[in-house]
Amino acid sequence: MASIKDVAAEAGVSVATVSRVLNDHPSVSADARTRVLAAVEVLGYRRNAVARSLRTDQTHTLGLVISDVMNPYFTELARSVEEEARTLGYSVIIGNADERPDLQDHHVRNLLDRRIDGLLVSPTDGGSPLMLDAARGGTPMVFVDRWIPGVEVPVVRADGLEAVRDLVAHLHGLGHRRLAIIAGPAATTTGQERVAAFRAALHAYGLGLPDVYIGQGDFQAGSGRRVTEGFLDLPEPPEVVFATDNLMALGALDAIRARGLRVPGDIALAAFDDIPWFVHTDPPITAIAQPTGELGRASVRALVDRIEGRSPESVTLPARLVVRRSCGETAEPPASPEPPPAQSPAVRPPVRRSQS
Amino acid sequence: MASIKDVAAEAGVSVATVSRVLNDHPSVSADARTRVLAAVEVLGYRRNAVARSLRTDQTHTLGLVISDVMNPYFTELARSVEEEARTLGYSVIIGNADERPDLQDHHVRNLLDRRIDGLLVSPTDGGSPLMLDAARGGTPMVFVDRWIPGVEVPVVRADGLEAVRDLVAHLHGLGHRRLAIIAGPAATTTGQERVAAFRAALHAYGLGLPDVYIGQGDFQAGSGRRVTEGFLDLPEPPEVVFATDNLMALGALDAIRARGLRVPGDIALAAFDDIPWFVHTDPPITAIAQPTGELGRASVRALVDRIEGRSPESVTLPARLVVRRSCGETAEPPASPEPPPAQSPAVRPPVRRSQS
DNA sequence: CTGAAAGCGCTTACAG
DNA sequence: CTGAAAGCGCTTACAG
Repeated sequence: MASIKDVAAEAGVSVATVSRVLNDHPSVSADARTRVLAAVEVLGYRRNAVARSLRTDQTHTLGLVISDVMNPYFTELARSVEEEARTLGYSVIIGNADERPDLQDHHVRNLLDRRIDGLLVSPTDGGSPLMLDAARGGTPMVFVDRWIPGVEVPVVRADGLEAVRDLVAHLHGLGHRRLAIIAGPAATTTGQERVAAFRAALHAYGLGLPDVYIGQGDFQAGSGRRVTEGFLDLPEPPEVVFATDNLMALGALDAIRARGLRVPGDIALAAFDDIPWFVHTDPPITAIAQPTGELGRASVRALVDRIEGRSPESVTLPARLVVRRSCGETAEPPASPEPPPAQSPAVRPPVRRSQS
Repeated sequence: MASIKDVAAEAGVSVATVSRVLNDHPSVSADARTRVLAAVEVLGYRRNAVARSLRTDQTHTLGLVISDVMNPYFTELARSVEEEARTLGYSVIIGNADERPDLQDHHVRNLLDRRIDGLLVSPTDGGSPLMLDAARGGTPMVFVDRWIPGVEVPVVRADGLEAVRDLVAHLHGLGHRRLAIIAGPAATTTGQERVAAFRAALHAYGLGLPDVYIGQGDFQAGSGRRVTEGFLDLPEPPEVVFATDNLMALGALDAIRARGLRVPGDIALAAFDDIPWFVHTDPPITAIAQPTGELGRASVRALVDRIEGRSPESVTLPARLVVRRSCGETAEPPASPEPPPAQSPAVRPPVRRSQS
């Protein structure tokens, strides 16, 4: 592969001059410029980004470590991150932790070794030593969706408190009184928060959240299945299962279906995270929708701010309840026919900002 | 960030020695080794992969350019690619083309500039000049899923011919005679092949595939919706719609639902690509399943073979029909309750190999 | 077993 | 406007 030297030779100039035209440096004669450009063309020269990075000490690359790519929520997050990064002139390398702390560390290590300019992470756990080091050490970092308390890193996330309250109001209005939850890992902030929000909302209706109605999941389908089976085996099974992510809701649906039971007739189901498929499941699933695309974009903006020396802000966006039919029929007229869900441009909700 | 020089100083040896212990070179004294390791520990040294790549001319990185990450089929493909790459000691950088040739070129260019060791691509079109250059030029390359005819590059893909035949037999057995298809872009091999396979299978039953029953899609949900609306507006609408990917099937479902029609009562629906959600749609969707995980793994193996100087083979794996209820009820007893679909380990079908 | 030195492909003061 | 030269952080013959 042709190097800058070859181009210089071909154009009859020094490598410095070639470098200057490649970098749009102003002080280059028109003549030199055209000769260099011609040489580049002839040789099919492509600048070596590795060498350039070594010299300039920047890779124009962002690392994104997410907990599970197969989760449609994170897939969409990753997509919007890449999109925004691209418009700002960065590439992104995605590391999929698969909800495994060891894999998460593997990716953080790998990304750090590659000298990415900044790291976006949705932590799988409370923070390994490596992660903590990275956060305190120089690497610009921003948390998306989940975060690690006590670390001085901006956080971009959705607040589901109100939406969960709306959900519980909806369920209570439908006459449900025994509500159960499939929780995410306690080591994750979203795992804890969603249970806390649910408990608080129930409390407002004078309802409790007994331990047997809290199932420990891991944000993956299999755990949703297992937990739901446990619920169904209870002497007094819950009337509603609230899965705190979409994959566990899928698992719950599997378990319910395997027992030959019907949603919502035999048991109601709601989920955190809305995805296009929820419109078409049997029945369509009531879910709490996050402004996913906007979260991705905001987190990139915050990270690039940090990288380029501006001071980034934490951002909190509201989630909202989307009522469908999986919790029972409401007296109200069914919501007007849902607009085509897939690929619809993200609605941008009002943004609440808070200093990190 | 500490460099190799700092480590050398701290350990009281030369950088050459540090490099040797870092690379597990045999001729290093035990004493030097322990001193270096201690220094590494003290300084929190992390080897600079950028510098190393420049020197060794290898990045241990694979590029993967796929047509659409949001498509669950490609998400799973990407996941299995990363997994296999990791076990072989490579990282992967994913470029999402979003079915746009210009974006595809952007990513290929970016990946080439970063001097990835090899490129895995599922082309969005017939091949831009850049892509063709890359293929002919030195960069080790392998096509997955889709490929570009006439280019000397190994291909790893699934063959859906038999499965499509099975699908048509199934539909015919159910009494359907007017069958329509939502095609993918003609510039993609999968776009063409699936239509050809469908036409051939219909022919075997003495059925034709009139032009009005061929809708031009682009593998995205929106086009599935539009095409299906067109079908429904026909004086004689088809009895079956076969969407040649899962996203267009989602779109078709949207369109049918918006008209207040039912599947399969009013119109039957089948899809290429099986995904966990198809078990839970209303109704569950009959689909052709690809051995996605195995495709991802096989393509990485082929690419790494090529990179490391072995000669890779093209691989063709069979797809298979999964009958559910979206085309009508069969006389046969309903298939035994489907096993939990999500995360189930990939079944490894017999592999048919053919020389590239 | 060890170190001095060259070199990977760039960028960028510095001098002219 | 231009070029010679240093240097980014590594690896690796080469000599000892």
